[in-house]
Amino acid sequence: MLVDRMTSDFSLGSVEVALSPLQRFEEFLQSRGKRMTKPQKLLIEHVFSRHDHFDADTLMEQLPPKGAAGRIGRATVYRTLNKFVEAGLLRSFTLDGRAVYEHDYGYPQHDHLHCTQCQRLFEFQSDQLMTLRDAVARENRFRVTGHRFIISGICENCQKSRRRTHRKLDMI
Amino acid sequence: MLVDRMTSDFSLGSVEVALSPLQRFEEFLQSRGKRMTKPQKLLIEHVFSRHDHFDADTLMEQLPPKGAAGRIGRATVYRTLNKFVEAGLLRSFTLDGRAVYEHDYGYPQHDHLHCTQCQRLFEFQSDQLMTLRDAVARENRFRVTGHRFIISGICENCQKSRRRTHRKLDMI
DNA sequence: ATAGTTGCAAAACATTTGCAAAGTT
DNA sequence: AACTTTGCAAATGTTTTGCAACTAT
Repeated sequence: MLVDRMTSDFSLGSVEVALSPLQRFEEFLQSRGKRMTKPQKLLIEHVFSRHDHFDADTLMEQLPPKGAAGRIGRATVYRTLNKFVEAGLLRSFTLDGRAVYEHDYGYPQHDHLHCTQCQRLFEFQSDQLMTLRDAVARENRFRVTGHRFIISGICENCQKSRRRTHRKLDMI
Repeated sequence: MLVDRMTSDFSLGSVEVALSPLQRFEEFLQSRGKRMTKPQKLLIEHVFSRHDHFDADTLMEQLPPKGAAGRIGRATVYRTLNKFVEAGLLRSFTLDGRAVYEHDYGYPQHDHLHCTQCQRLFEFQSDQLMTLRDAVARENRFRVTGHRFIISGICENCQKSRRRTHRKLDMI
């Protein structure tokens, strides 16, 4: 699941980042008396080598296959992704019943447009949305911890190329 | 999962509705050569007797138990809820990995505040959000079919009563 | 009579967990 | 050595599906 964004390549420093994802994770682990391992290191490197959205299964497919050296088990992938979220490296949300992950650390806040035809995710940023969110929360005496906003529809490309395709109702 | 809303009781006519949910579903079925059955009728009546958010499991618990007359199997409940969504009677979204349903037919458009402590859902309506949504879509040459916007946080009540409780990171 | 619907049990998925073996500090 | 992490397989929780019996048209 590729991202389509004006500033497409991730680079440290796109927001105020002092440490690399790897360094930050090492700090996180140390602060909790946990250990850095090869699978975790490999996963951080893989995940931060390219800015895209992915799920556990897609990630697994990109890693060394069952026989190969450096093979990582499914359970480890899930456990590690959870740690990355805890550590603030990744953010996750649910799409069609499965968890989708994306960079959080060093990446600016944004929301998504989801094309229900090609399944691609497009990012956008809106200060107005944050203002609106906080206003709604205030009116309802809510202490906000986060939000998810996904606009679903058909992207420009799919409108052009497959105008006649019929879609089924999607869960929004 | 109860709703907290100023206008709490559902009544036909809260939006422009000519037919009752049952009638509308009958039309839907006829237009597709499908059949109305007792389980489906019972489910419509049950589901539209009270405006709240619910999931398949909660619904099952409220129906006649395993031995009783009028017992409805789990598969039928799932199949029927899917039909209701297709028919535009219900709307559904995912919360913590399971599908949550709410009235769509005859009920005004709205979004949600989700308390991650007590799990309650609160509704709010914002024209500004729709305007923003459509503007973002236009800018990205997207044809919008829907959206989901959930603000997560702690509701007023939980802020008062359980200020010391520690929560775990929630998936937003 | 024809074709759709039901209930049950089994299957399908995505994710988590128990546990012995292996790895880190 | 003490304790964490890993990989596998088994368990979990939710939703879907195959199929024979049943039901609406």
